[in-house]
Amino acid sequence: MPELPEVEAYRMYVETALFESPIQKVELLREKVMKSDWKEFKKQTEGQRFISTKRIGKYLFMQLENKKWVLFHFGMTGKPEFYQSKEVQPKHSRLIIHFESGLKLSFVCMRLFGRVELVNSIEQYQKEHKLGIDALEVSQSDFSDYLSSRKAAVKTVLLHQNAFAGVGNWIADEVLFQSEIHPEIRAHKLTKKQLERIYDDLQEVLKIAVQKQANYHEFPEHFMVKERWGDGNCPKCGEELKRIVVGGRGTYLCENEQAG
DNA sequence: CGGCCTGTTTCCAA
DNA sequence: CTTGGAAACAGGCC
Repeated sequence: MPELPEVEAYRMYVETALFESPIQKVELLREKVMKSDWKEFKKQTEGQRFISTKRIGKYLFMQLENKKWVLFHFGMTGKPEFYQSKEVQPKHSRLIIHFESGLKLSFVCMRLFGRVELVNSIEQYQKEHKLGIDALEVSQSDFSDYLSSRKAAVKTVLLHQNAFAGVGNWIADEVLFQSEIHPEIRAHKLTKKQLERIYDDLQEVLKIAVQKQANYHEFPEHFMVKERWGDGNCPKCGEELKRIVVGGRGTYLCENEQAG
């Protein structure tokens, strides 16, 4: 379930066992998820130990002793999963990292939208792929300037990964609900005050979701996302939530609270 | 069977 | 060249 908070939870999860033992071998079960040259990936990873991790938006980087990074991008349905040799391999495993200790790390990805690749430099990767800074790091003024420069629906602009990275479909909906902004308002038409409110709510939603390790059962009562996944009503006024499509994505809102 | 889904990339048109 | 919007990608679930 990978938006910024989910990927941060994955980062902490892999850190629980990632550094303990060197990689014995890597095994590719579905070529589709391997974005780098497989032979090169194998050569650069086998025998190496992981030494650190870094997350930017929805991208998880894991650094090796040789300073190269293994990048996991989870698409819509990906997740990392450790398992022991005697345990059954997780369903939809696409790539397995075998450690010398016998522990294995699976890149699980049901729909094959996720990708694994070898990255030489994160800065270079960000430049080449137009990946912005993490959404938790963006400043109020950069945030406002970017939204003001875009004519698309505000929800669509929040999903862009190139100015600030990590916002996905449910977070965009939740933030606009908290800010009482209709998702189809054009971003450049927002007032300074509205932009400030959206920024504050974005930071708040991200921080709470990270703190709860993206476990939405533990989200606060005033969050709309719980209702959204439970087919429910507005936590503020009780009105039934409405589903529309914005930028091709399912979008939930309360028409009372988010009139304009 | 049709519709839906937490994401990105690619293609096309303006 | 930039921007916005739609389609494509894949598999499982209801």
